Amino acid sequence: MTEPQMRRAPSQKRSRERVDAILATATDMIAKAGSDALRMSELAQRTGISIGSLYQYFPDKSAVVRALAERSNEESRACIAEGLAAAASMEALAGAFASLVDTYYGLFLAEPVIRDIWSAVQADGALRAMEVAESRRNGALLAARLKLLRPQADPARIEATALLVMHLGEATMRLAVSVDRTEGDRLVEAYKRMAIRELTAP
Amino acid sequence: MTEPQMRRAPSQKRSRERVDAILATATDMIAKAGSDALRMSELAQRTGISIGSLYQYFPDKSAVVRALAERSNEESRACIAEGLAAAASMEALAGAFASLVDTYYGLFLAEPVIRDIWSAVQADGALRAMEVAESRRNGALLAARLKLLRPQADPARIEATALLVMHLGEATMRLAVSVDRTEGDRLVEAYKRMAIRELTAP
DNA sequence: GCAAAATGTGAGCAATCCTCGTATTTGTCA
DNA sequence: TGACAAATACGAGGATTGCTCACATTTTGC
Repeated sequence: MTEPQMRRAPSQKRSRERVDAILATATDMIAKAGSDALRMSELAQRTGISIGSLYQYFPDKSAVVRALAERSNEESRACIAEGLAAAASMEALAGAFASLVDTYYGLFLAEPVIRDIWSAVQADGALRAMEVAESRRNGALLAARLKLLRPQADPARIEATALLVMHLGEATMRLAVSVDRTEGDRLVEAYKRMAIRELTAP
Repeated sequence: MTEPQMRRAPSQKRSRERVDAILATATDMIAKAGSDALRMSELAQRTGISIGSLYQYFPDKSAVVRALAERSNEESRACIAEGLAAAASMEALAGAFASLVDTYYGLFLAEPVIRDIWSAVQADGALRAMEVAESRRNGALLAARLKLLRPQADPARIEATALLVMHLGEATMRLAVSVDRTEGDRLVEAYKRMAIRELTAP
């Protein structure tokens, strides 16, 4: 799942370690020098394998970036699912949402490499659709809760709202961590207000 | 202004035509084959000039993409400034904002190349900051109006809200044109509701 | 009409992704 | 264990593409 594009199915254990090592090196390179600094030859060298071996684990550079992004997405998604699971009322949902936003913002601040991974995704034409797909998955989690809490509302409208709120959440995070901390905090607060008002509106 | 990175200041007229021709070809290439399909050699050939001449007008590929984006941004900005200029009350501002969003959405639908130009900007590490810079400029236009209408509100908070609303507007447009029309319309409606509520909130 | 400055040209350099023929390791069976 | 086969590792080099630079051509100023 995390590495869906492997060239062959290898003798599990060692190759799994190899893949982990490759992704760790890649994360490191991106964290230290930005999303444009990922060179396949350097990635191989720093991981301690040859370029040929690297291409046995990942069919191309996009696959490396995709694996990084999917790992990160899976974490966030699990976090979102868990955070929303308990919300049994509109007020609880608003609270859960607010604290999810805070958590995610904290994560972005603590590990700016997440933003760089997203940059790498957007820099790759073959991967740009990932962002919408991920917003859609997260939106579906939120929409499921909303439908429970508002059984008579228009489902299509709920879905659109949930998708938008999740997508704009990502956009807000990326904006917030690219400005200074004070302003970033204000942006996140404004986003929370907007999103929660829309979610709890009649 | 539109081509701020020219190699030398040339004998105005012909070079201006040349630059226009280059940008027209570039727009065409991006519109037809996506933001990753811009090849400097092909751009030169299709414009009818040599690769060397192309590099006399633009120092590198980023400069071409930047010129495209700046043209597009200048148009939008003028449109936004004009749309907001007349708003002398909170209600009028809300109305002006709503119709600006509709206009911009219509523009995106009619000319999808705008989205591809933004993709090209994001694909280029040297240009990614343009997006925030543009949101900031547009946010400043909106903030100026809001400050007039709410003299006693916290200016920093107004600025953050305006920046966020403009930035999320861009994000919404790009999302909306990448899904089917019905859903896109719903997304834009939801964005308008959210933004206007936040702008007109106490 | 000529020299000098400005502009045009395209072969080729450099960086980078990725392939493919070969070498090495691992697994299996007598 | 030894020998053979299958899986894995290797890295030189092919292919693409951004960009340079030495030279050719055109324009300008007198």
